[in-house]
Parts: sequence; structure tokens; C-alpha cells
Amino acid sequence: MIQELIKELPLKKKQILETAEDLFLRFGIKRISIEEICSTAKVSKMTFYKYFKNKNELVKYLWSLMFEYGMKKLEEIEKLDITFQEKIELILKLKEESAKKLSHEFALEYFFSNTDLKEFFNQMYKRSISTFITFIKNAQAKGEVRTGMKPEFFIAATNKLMELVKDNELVNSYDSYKDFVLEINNFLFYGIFPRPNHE
Amino acid sequence: MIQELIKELPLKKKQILETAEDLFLRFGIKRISIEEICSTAKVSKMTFYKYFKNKNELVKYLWSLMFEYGMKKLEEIEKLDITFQEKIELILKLKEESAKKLSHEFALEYFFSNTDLKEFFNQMYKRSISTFITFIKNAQAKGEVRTGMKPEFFIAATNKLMELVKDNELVNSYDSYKDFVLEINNFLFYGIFPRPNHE
DNA sequence: GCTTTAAATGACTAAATACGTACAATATAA
DNA sequence: TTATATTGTACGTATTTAGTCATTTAAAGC
Repeated sequence: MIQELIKELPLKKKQILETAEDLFLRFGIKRISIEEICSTAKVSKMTFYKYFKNKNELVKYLWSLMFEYGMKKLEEIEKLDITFQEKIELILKLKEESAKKLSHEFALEYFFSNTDLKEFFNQMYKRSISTFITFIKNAQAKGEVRTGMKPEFFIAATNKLMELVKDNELVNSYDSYKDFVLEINNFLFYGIFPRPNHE
Repeated sequence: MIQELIKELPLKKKQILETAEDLFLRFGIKRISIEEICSTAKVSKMTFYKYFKNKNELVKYLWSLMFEYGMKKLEEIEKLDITFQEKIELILKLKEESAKKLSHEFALEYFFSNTDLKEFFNQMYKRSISTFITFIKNAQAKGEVRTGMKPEFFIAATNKLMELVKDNELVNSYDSYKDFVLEINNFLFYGIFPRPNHE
């Protein structure tokens, strides 16, 4: 997912980041040790500490890449000459793609970290939110979305629904965590009605 | 999955087994500590050690339950008054169901453990194999499967294909580990041809 | 060839985590 | 009331992990 953003980086740093992304997404952050990242990435610990001060710094770097990726994709989609609904479809496909290997563990740590990463996450989250609000407002200016809808409400609703991630029983009633993420996203855009042109 | 087999057990022992099954399947055995099992199962450590000598004994007990479940289901399917192909369909559905939360990690530890669990696994595996061979031979006796096919070859082929679990690159090319498991199983029964009546 | 730089290795300490046991306190049920 | 089951805390030990360092290996440039 982040691959296209780190092409310029040194090989070993790339290997670390790709491995960390994969392992963190699948098992959550706290379950993965630096040593495991190093051994699976085929990188020595020294090399790790050359590029990252510690695990937290790696996580921050990775998160910022993931945010950057999402915002870049959103901007690309916004520029396309297609209907707003088609843009929403692309966004949903993007979310589906990103959720492929996402585990419940990681999502919990990502959205509801209570460590010193919380502040860092919040900052990035606010930035991505404002990008998305601009996206909606632009669409409203072009008459593609009804102007009565406050983008701020959409964001607030999103935040509220995100708290469902903490409802273990609900999450576990889905075959995979990915299915749960899809449900939330579909619901946010289409409510209870079927997603158009989607088998 | 194993729930129906442990109904009679004491409540706390059930909680431990269900939690362990869930966590082991999702994250693999070595990543999960006894303390994590206890806390998520809402059981004290003392109670854990009352029912299980250590983690290995828990794993053995769990594995034997999982084998027992599979063999019990196979026997149930065999008794049904349906065509052989319909039975195969049921077996595939069963495998699909079992693989829902299965992670690559667990499958590796399960099939290729190199600890002292290996011997234990092999014993159970042999038993389940002979059950399956009987299943095929009975079908051959009834003329439901061509008699030219040696069941032993089928088992040997299965074992060989199972080694693909160790091919990380191949496994990772699937969206989820479950999809990979389905591919193997479909292939074993239907080769490269489509699974009948399956969308 | 030689020199300089980057990376890998193995060893090391300190901290954190996990294991397995023990005991007192509490809850439950006969 | 008397067993029985469960919990919480604590503890010593073992294992794992984090982070650092000196040394070896590999590679790149000249």
C-alpha cells in the first residue's frame, strides 16, 4: 500500500517499512517486536536503529505514510472528470483495498491508541478530515451534493460509527474484519440501500 | 467450531478453550501468552493451571478437539443419503467454515510444528487420514468413485500440496489465508475445473 | 589493486514480559 | 457450616526484547 511512497528510500529502510506495515496490519503493533521485524525483513538490528530511533518512531513514520497515501489518493480521485457518485465508488474501492489485510487489533490501536501516539494520530487525523471536508464542499459548490448537508455532520457521524470498532461482539459477528470495515463505509455513504452497480 | 464438543465441560474450562481457539487461530500459538488467554477469557491464572498443566497441554487438548470435530463431521456427512459429489460439496463447505478465522501463522504451526508437539500432531493426523481413506473406499465399494483411484494417492497428493503452506510468496498473493486454503481444497477435489453449482 | 563507507554479526546489559507456584481472600453451593 | 471453586496478589525464575557496542564482512569508488 505504501510502496509507491517509499520508492526513493534506501533498500533496507524500505524493507523495514514494508515488513512493519504487513506485520502491524495483520497482528497489531504491540504483538510485533523490533526483532521480529528485523528478522523477517532480513535487516540487522543495527540497521533498524540507524533509520528509526525506536518502535514508536517507526509507527509514527508508518502512520504518516498511510495518511499521506490516503490523502494523495483522495486528491487524485477528486481531480477525475467523473460524477461524484463514481468518485465515491472509487473511494469505497480504495477503502476495500486498504482493509484487505487489516486486523481488528491494528484498527483498535490505530483509532484508539492511549499511548503517546494518540496526540500524533489526532494531528494527522484532523488534517485528513479537513481534506475530506474540502472534498465535500467542492462537490457542493458544483452542485454534486445537496448543500443542505453539513460536511461537519458527516465527519461527526463517521467518528461516532468508528467507535463501533470497540464493540467486539459486533465485529466478531462478521467473517473477517475487512467485511466489518466495508459495512461501516457502505453505510456511511449509502445508508441501508444497496451500493449501486456492485455485485 | 469446537463449541459443540465441550458443552459438558466446566464453564471456566470452556471459556479458556474457546478463547484459546480464537486467539491461536488468528495469531498463531507462539504469539499468544497464557496470561493473555486468561485475561481475555476472564479466568484467573490459578484456574488455568487447575485445568491445564501448561500451554503445550492446552494446545494438545485443543488440537485433539479440532481433529475430533473434523472426524465427527466427516462421519455425519458419510451417513447422509446424498450423492458422493454432494458429500464432497459439504466437506468443502465445512473446510471453508473452519478456515474463516484461520491465519497462516497457525496453519504453519499446526502442520509443521518442530517442537515436541510434532509427534502428537502426527498421531492424530494418521488417524484422521485413515478415517478419510475409509470414506473413499466405502464410496468406491458403492461405485461412487472410480475404483482405479488409489485413496493412498489422494492422501499423498494432499500432503504434498499442504507443503505449499510454507511458500510465503504464494500464500501472500491471496487476499486472505482463507482464500488460499479454499484454493487448495477445490483443487484437490476438482482440479482446474469449476466447482459445480458454486457461484 | 587499495581505501572508504555501508551493512551484518555476535555479544552484551538492562528492562520487560512470561511462566509457574504459593497463599490469603472471596465467592458459591451443598 | 463446611467444602469447593475462583480470584488477586505476589514472587522467583526463565525467557524475550530493547538498545548499544566493537568487530567482521561486503561493497563501492578511485
